[in-house]
Amino acid sequence: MGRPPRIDRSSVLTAGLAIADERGLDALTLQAVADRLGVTPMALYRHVPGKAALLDGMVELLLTNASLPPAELPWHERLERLATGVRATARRHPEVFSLLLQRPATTTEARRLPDQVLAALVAAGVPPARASRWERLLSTAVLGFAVSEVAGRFAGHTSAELDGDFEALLGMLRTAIEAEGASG
Amino acid sequence: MGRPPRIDRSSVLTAGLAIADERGLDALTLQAVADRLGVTPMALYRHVPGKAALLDGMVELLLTNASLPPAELPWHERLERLATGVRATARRHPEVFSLLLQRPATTTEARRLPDQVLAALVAAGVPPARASRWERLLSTAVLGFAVSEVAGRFAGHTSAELDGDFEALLGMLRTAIEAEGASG
DNA sequence: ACCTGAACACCGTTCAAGT
DNA sequence: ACCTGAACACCGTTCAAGT
Repeated sequence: MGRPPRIDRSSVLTAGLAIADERGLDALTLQAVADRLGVTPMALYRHVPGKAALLDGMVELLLTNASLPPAELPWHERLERLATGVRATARRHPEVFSLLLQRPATTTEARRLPDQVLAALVAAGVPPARASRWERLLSTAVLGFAVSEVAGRFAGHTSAELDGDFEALLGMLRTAIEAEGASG
Repeated sequence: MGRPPRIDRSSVLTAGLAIADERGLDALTLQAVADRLGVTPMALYRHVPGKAALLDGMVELLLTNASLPPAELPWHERLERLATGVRATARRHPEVFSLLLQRPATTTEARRLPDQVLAALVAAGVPPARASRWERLLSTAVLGFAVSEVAGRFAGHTSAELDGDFEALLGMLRTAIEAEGASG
């Protein structure tokens, strides 16, 4: 009552994510974000440079929210957990997740995930010179699957089928990494 | 001069694709499409139900433009050509291509591509009951890679590196299919 | 049948003004 | 420092009217 609410970058991103989750990407307008925060759209510009930056920030929020598996686990189990975590994130935030393939992870915060994958690959015996390539292929396959699944490209298939797909995907990746590790 | 130009669905989709290629997805407005056709924006509604349908149509145009490899070739070469063709399409139409992962191929025209993949998998000895799964995994990996590449997720890597990535990806897929074919 | 004019509700963004 | 009011240029979409 009366007092203008205090907002910051984090609350803007969180509000945007909530709106996209609840009402879809089309409903994500600066007006809607402002409404949720009890503020006018113009107030957002002090905390986020514009709508494109809002989307970028939301994607990064998705990445940095992921939990990392304990380093004591064997490499293949670490990769499995990372992949399963990515898939779970996609299901929680389907609308925003589909933007993820289109924006490189640049900030140091967002680099934690690929760095974890890299470490697991080296632990698997993949030659360091090749680890970066396999990180790209692995994350692309997992992200591509997760995006396809939540964006409806696999519409008409049961979730049991898709679980089987995901398992087969992980199996293929593990086999390929083991072969690469043995050859190094 | 004077005579109102005749337009149809096909010319609307083509104009939209050209604008997206030349000036990006943000510049793809109904006004811009109408301008290119020498018509007012309202005229487009007779040929396309709205902007969302325009985007859908453009994505489908991408799919149906792909050329199919001759059936005489060995299955692995057919898959290789299909994958390379997809990658080339992505490079020709990067902006629209990134929408592809988000819309299932439903029309019979657009189903030709997955059907070709399916046929090649069966030729490779993959049990028909499993062919559909491998078609999904294969197309997801290839599409995911192509989208990542043209959308800038691999920014900072040389095209030689990415060519190597793509080769490694195809190698991994072929190995996995051969294993699946031998077990069937 | 096909295109246009006029109008509507809504966008993102700016900038000077308020507190 | 942070938010608002007012204004701008532009969206997509509708519907009755023209030819």
